[in-house]
Amino acid sequence: MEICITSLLREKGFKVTPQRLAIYNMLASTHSHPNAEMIFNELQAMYPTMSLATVYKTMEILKEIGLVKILNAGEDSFRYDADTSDHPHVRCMECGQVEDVDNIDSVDFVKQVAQGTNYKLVNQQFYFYGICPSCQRKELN
Amino acid sequence: MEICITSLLREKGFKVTPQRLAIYNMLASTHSHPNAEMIFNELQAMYPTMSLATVYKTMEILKEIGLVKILNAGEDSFRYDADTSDHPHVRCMECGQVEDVDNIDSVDFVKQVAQGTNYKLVNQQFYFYGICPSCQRKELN
DNA sequence: CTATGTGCAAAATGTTTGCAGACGA
DNA sequence: TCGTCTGCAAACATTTTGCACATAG
Repeated sequence: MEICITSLLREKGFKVTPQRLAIYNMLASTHSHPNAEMIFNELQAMYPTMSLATVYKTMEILKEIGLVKILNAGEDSFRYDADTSDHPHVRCMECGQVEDVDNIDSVDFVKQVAQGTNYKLVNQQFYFYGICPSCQRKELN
Repeated sequence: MEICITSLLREKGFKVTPQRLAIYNMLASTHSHPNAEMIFNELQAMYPTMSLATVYKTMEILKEIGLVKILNAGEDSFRYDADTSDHPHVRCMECGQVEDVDNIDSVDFVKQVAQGTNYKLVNQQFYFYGICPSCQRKELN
């Protein structure tokens, strides 16, 4: 995996820097879909000179080489996901956490949309909104 | 339709103002999914004192009373849609326009997701990305 | 050695807020 | 008349940019 990002960066003419590796590894090791600030805060301890600008610039590159997806779950900030497979996300309207929805087969749905439009489709994003199990329990009180 | 927004506003304890009617009517009469600034610019001619802040405040209210949906198509700004039915949107990655995808049956897909998660789902948004017919033609040159 | 990358601060962008005067009910 | 609304300007949050210095290759 580290090999993957290293060679991918080199291949596309980008330099391999400790910051880029750290940012990607942090993202790849979580399912929390952090935004730039969360990533920045997390890396502060290990990389005290890390800057938010570097996080943003790195994400742009990682998106370009296909290693991350940028999520837009109706919030003020973008979130990032190292899982680039096509899967829906669900956000809790109470606590704001964003989770993956796995094992969903969207082929038929996508095909239906492809036929219903004259666009040359290349990508899609599905967002669901609701209340997570934990917040449902809290609401009972 | 005008009756609808008027009575809905009153019902929920909001006042009916020319600005609110103008903003809603403008949005209801287009399929372009404008953002706040587009709406503001459009209304400038008729309402020279209209302010951006009023557009934002009004959208918040219209969302609350269920007359508009707020779209998040991976851009820097939010777009607004007076068609509150559950339908996917497709954005052209070339020219940036956002269109409705009509006559799509998402029931099975949504049901699948509902079963695959423990959330109490209340809403969803589907975004597709691609190249619109007009931009496809341009690319041939 | 050279071109690219980093980190800081400043700028840009989109949205929200506070408040004085205006206005709907 | 009274409470809400408008419109302006200022505040705010997120993201982008410019540039001097650092560093990967």
